[in-house]
Amino acid sequence: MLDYTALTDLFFDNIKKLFYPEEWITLDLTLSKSEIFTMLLTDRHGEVIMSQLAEHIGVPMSTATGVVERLVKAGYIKRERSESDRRIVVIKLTDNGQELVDKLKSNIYEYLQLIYDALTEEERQLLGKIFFKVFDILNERMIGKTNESDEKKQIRKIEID
Amino acid sequence: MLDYTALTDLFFDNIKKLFYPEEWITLDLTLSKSEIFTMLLTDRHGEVIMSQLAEHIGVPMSTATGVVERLVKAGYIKRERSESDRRIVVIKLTDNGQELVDKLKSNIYEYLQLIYDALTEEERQLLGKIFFKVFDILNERMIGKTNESDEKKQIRKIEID
DNA sequence: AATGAATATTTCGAGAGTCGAAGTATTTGT
DNA sequence: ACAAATACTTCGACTCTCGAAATATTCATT
Repeated sequence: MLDYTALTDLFFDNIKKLFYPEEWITLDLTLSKSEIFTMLLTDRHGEVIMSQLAEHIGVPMSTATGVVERLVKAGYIKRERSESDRRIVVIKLTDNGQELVDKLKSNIYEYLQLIYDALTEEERQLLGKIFFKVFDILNERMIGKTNESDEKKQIRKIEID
Repeated sequence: MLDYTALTDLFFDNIKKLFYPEEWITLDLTLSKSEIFTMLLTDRHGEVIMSQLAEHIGVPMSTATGVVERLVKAGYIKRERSESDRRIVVIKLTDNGQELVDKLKSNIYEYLQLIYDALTEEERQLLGKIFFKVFDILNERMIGKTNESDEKKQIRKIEID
């Protein structure tokens, strides 16, 4: 059985910090959460199209447009139309954007390294497992909220050839 | 040495979920982060004055006023002036507010219990240790950025049986 | 007891971020 | 060839946040 009181006290004393990831970053930089996610996603994939972006960062297309607009103005992202399908907009990092992401990442790495260094070998090995378990639970639990559309997709008509 | 690529991939694939705690909650309620913190803080202390609130949730007083204003309108919080010093405003939960916090808390407990149940005893012990180490690092790192009002970092032990 | 400084809070106006609905441009299907 | 589908943007409304100025009360000093 869990000691709820002590645990939630600890939880709420500290969780605040987790909820403002923008502030982890020691870089003097004011990007919103969506903007940070966009930069990291673009870095990871090299090229991203608007609908993928919206999907991955979990916002409607209209919001994604605004996010990218700001990043373009800030000079971190460039926006082009696809040659093969001119409806599609492809975004990439500019050199400045890449530089920023690299700094951002090394900042995060620094944290990870600090944590890593603070753990014993045994702890490191178990940490991975725990991570997965926790995220699995979060995933399962969030299906109820976010996957109404997925359910509809499943019920949807099936093409018969 | 850390495998940065694998680790950050895992990190960014999942961290998104952590950053939107509002959505953990299966209650069909739309409270902002500040509003949730305010409710929880008020629950914990019974009575809170505006300046304490602003301090604890990390916003200026003008923002705190707005947050409380919304919660009062929603019927979750009542606001009174202190008898001894009429400048001071004291906030408390209404019955509705208390009911909501109780639901909110049991919702969070459910998550904690799920995670707890998914772990072996050994992993539980380890998780506790890791938690403290991580928060220590976050604390140290954030001191430079935010005010040092974290006067006393009372590190408590979690009781588990 | 009077008054200026200090304290606690609110009001106001502006800015950032988000979103749904309607609009534009391009491609697909028949 | 042309209506439907797709990819995206624009627009207006709304929420949340914040700093500066305003208000109200108490404290300190004379």
